[in-house]
Amino acid sequence: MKFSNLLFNSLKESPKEAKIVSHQLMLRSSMIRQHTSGIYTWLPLGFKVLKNIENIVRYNQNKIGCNEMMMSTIQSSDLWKKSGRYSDYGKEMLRINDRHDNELLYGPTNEEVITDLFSDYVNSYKGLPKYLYHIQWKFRDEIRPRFGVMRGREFLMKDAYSFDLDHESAVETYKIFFKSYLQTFIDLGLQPIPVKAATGAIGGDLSHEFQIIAKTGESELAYDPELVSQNLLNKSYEEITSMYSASDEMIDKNRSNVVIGRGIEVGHIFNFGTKYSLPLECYVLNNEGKKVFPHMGSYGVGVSRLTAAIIEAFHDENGIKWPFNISPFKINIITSTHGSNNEVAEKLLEKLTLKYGNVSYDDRDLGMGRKIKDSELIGIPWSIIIGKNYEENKQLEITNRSNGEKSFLTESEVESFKFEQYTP
RNA sequence: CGGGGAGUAGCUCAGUCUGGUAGAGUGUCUGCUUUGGGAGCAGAAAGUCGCAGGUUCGAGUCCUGUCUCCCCGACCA
Repeated sequence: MKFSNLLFNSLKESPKEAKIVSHQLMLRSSMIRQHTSGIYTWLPLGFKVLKNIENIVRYNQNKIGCNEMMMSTIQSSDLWKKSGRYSDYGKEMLRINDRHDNELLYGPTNEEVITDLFSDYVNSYKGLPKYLYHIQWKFRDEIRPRFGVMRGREFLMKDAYSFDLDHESAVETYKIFFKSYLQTFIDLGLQPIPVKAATGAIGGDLSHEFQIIAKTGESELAYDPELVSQNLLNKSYEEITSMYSASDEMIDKNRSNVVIGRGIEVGHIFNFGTKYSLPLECYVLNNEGKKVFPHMGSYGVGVSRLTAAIIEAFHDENGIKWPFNISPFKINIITSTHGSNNEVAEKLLEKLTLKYGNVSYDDRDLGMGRKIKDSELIGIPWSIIIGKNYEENKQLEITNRSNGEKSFLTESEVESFKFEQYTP
């Protein structure tokens, strides 16, 4: 992608409404634009990031046998009346009446819809367990949206739902999702802290939040320092959950040897048994021909929130520092003197794009300083400057966004350079 | 919903107290210069001052109403 084709307009100053760094940087780098309170347009750069995160989440869900599907954003109120949540959910739920005066709502979550759907499609215990998910926009009419996409009203969420024959197997499923979530957040370059959670409006008896440590996080955290010093992927569910962690009002103030911090909740998993299968009459026949109500769980990841959380984790005074696999562009080619190196840049753009997918070339007629500043602001992992060093001795200057290290390579060396070996 | 603040150019803001032709910086556009860290000079375009009423010869400014946005608290991915 050439910058001349990109809808992009960097801001030197932060719009005044942005209070936290991720919101400021997302506005300054043309990732998002606010449409109205808590509702945003995702501009090309932001949308690329969102898709990249979504794909990492998707990959990990598919890996555990979860079926991707797509449920509607608008739902009918009748299922919610059956589950009892039409009244329980309160003003957070955006309610809409259609022209026939039927009561509709913009889905804040999908337990009702998926349970109803599942009961139509699976009638035998042989169809269990089943995992289903979608990545869809949700709407919750937050009392006070804030911090940009961190707490928007409209947000993109991956929500998965599991159906198991009994409590025991539902708990096994819960553990599978638990481990998969750790892997997902680690793949996103983050250090997740699983925290035992209150179950809130979703209900249930077993629930964990996945928190990312950040000064600007909305939750207060207290946790065993061992949780962040060890590779959680090598530990069992039991080992991990035996380590202390708690958030907000669940924190035991008398406990010592804990780290106190703040976190951003990027995932939340629930096991809630038959809370929805019973009222919605979702059942299968067991091996004795008797009705059994599946034990369910739901598993959410805040995809749009993750864009902000990752920026909170990876930035410096010059801008964002995207992890390689999340960055909107992996490499940014910059030319200095106008015109003279365009052909070299275009060829390189073509070759690197074939290899890495999203690569950009800043072909704007602007000074070098401005282009470098924009590259740093956007947070592109690598920049390749084709300038003085190229004209003098055919060297390309490769700069690492994270540590600022520069190397000078020939064109063929650049082609074999391991750009993917980058940490933010 | 309670408490606080703000709506004036794409962005950051001045002007409002004390009514009298709509301002600055930055960004944008044009030309020349420049070309390794948001560069310089000259010129230009750009706002029905959130909206609706009212007072007045005259309202960005005063009065009334209204909408929106932001911040602090209680809910949530």
